[in-house]
Amino acid sequence: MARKSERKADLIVAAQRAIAEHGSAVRLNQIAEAAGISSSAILYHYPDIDVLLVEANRAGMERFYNERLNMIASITDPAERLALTISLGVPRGADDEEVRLLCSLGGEAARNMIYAVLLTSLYDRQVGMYQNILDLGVRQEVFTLAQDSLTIARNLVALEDAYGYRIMAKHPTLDYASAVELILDYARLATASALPAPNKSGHVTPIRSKEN
Amino acid sequence: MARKSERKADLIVAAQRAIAEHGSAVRLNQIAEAAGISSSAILYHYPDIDVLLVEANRAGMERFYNERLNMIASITDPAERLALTISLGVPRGADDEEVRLLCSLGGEAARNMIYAVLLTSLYDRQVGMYQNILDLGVRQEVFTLAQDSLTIARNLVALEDAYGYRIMAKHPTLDYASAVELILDYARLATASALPAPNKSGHVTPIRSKEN
DNA sequence: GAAATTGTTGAATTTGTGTTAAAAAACCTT
DNA sequence: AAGGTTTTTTAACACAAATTCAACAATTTC
Repeated sequence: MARKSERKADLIVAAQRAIAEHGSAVRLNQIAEAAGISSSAILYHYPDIDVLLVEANRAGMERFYNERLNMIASITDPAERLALTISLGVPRGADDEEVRLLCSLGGEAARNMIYAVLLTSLYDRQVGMYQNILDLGVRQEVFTLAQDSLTIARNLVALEDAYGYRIMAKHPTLDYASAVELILDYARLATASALPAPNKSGHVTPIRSKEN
Repeated sequence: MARKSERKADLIVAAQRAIAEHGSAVRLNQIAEAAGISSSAILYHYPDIDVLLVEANRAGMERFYNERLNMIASITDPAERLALTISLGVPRGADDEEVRLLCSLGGEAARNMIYAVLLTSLYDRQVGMYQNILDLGVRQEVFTLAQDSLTIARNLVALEDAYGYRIMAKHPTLDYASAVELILDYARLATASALPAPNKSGHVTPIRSKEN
């Protein structure tokens, strides 16, 4: 019983790796190779490969979103939380598997309704996440919004997405640190708040480290 | 002599349509169908299909960039030029073939060096285009930049790109007009300038219409 | 307008991919 | 450990796509 769903989870991870490596037009054999089993074995668990691909992409999106939610949950200061959220929304490098998956999906969404819905939902949830942070900052009087929070939130997520693509394409001068700084610059302008600069590792200093 | 290159131009257009419809993993047969000839005939002109695909994508990018340059050339007012450039950088709908092509490419760039270079070059040229407009506006004292022009230009192109993807995915509330307005909102904030609002058609009013 | 060239087609071949079924292996269960 | 179930593999097959090539059609050249 549990074995079956464990195996399925393995296959989803393998499919994610395969999609990241070969694109959304990945072949069954390539997924099988990534999973280390024969293609027939995959077909045993997923008679329809499209189902596996959708689940793999959905799971990747879900993980990307939830990981960030968990990371920022412990940060109470709105400015710090905003900066951390931004720094977590940009891939560290072209080899970031999660963002690679999302970028593969972008083009597919123009053709495939399911992926369009999934990506749109992810975008909207990320917008909601930023709106929460912005509104929190307003209530605590650390942010003074130059635009309504929906506008700022939509633009922040859009910037994240776009710089993800730039980093995937290995832009020679626009690396992780510059991308985060570019988004932070917009956030500073829109919130009239001096957001903390990321440290060397690219992340803002977690609140806990203040105790040292 | 001329016939040969005319034919090749036809095939490039056909390939662009086929890529927009079927994605970057488009089949030779699908290109042949789009071109209305047999697959062997295509192979006669392009023994290596990858060469055709690269040329098709490159030509699509080139056209997208040059079209905008031509459209904005006649506008002398920096604010109008900036607004028009923004309105031309966002697809009118999910069926926009040029942007569809670019979106297909986004995911491919993570895997294929050639496409990474092409897309990066397009991005940088668009950034340069915006920087020219911004610097012009500063010299004419209609813009007061809140950030350096490279930062603003990079963010403007990034916003364009990202909203292109959203529109391709048929976001239910984020359509062409809202996307343009979102980008304009950032541009207004960054230039401290009240940029003209787009008219009903989504374009800003061309300067010539003032003579009416 | 005949010959040479250029361009296109359709059929044959090869290769890759997905699908299926029977047999083998791994794994429970009692 | 025997029997039954689940999972996996191997091999055969079907099908689609890429590639090649000989024949044919169109175009150019003289």
